[in-house]
Amino acid sequence: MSKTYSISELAKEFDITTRTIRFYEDKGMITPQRNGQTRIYSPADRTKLKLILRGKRLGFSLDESFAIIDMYNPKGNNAGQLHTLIDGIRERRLALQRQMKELQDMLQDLDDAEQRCREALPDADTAS
Amino acid sequence: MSKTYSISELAKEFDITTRTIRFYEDKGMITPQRNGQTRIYSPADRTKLKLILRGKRLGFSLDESFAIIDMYNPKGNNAGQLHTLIDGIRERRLALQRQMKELQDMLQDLDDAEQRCREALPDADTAS
DNA sequence: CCGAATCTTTACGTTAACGTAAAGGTAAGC
DNA sequence: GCTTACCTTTACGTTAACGTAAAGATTCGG
Repeated sequence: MSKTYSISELAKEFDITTRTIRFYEDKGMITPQRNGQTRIYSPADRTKLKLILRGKRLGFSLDESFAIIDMYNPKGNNAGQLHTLIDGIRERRLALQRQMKELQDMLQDLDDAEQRCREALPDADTAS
Repeated sequence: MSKTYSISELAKEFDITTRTIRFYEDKGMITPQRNGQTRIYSPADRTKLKLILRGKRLGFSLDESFAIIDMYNPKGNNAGQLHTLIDGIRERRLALQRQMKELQDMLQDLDDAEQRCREALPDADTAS
């Protein structure tokens, strides 16, 4: 028997509402077990939720996050499906790399901005 | 006289609609000159639009993008304001760095997924 | 001078991602 | 047995970020 979680436990852990978790279930992203009516979440459910929230922080829609998470556990097992999946992964990786570059650009812009700030300050304040 | 742009030129260049550009103006993010009623965009306007769209691709709301872009050109010039700005920049940078790490994590996850795919394929297909 | 293109404002509509409230079931503690 | 604390479903409300349509001004080539 591995650990299980209640909906409010997960909500508290990830600082979201139970409504949000049920909403994700409604969208078919999480499918917890039931004890009568009550939802019982497995560690796998918890991980999936975690991944959804990470996707959200990175700016992905739920559908996009869903598509990405789906790549982590191959559905089909024949060669054709696997190759299709690998191609999908390759594309996603390229997109993520583009995003990474834009993030670095923005970081650089912030560094430049800070530099200009420091130059505008009296010399005594120039140190960190 | 530096170059100017019409609204539809910018819309075409960035593959958005004119409605989107006017919407950003409505939100106070861009304030183009006017020739009569017609909007005239400067290179600075164009750059700002570009930055807004970059922020969007990185998952920021317009308000967040606005706040970040605001950091690029200091408003106040006294020491207090500059220090406040530098603090803001520092926090934004930390957030961006966290985001960068999550991006790297996701990339790693994709790499792992692809690896598992390859291992599930017949040996002949294992090479890239 | 006329149609086509491009601009304008105004305003209602739409989608994603939840928020919030209502109404009720169940289980624990006093 | 009653309250308190959970859980449930159902359903209408909300916000951001535009889409879309209407109605009209301007300008440009033929």
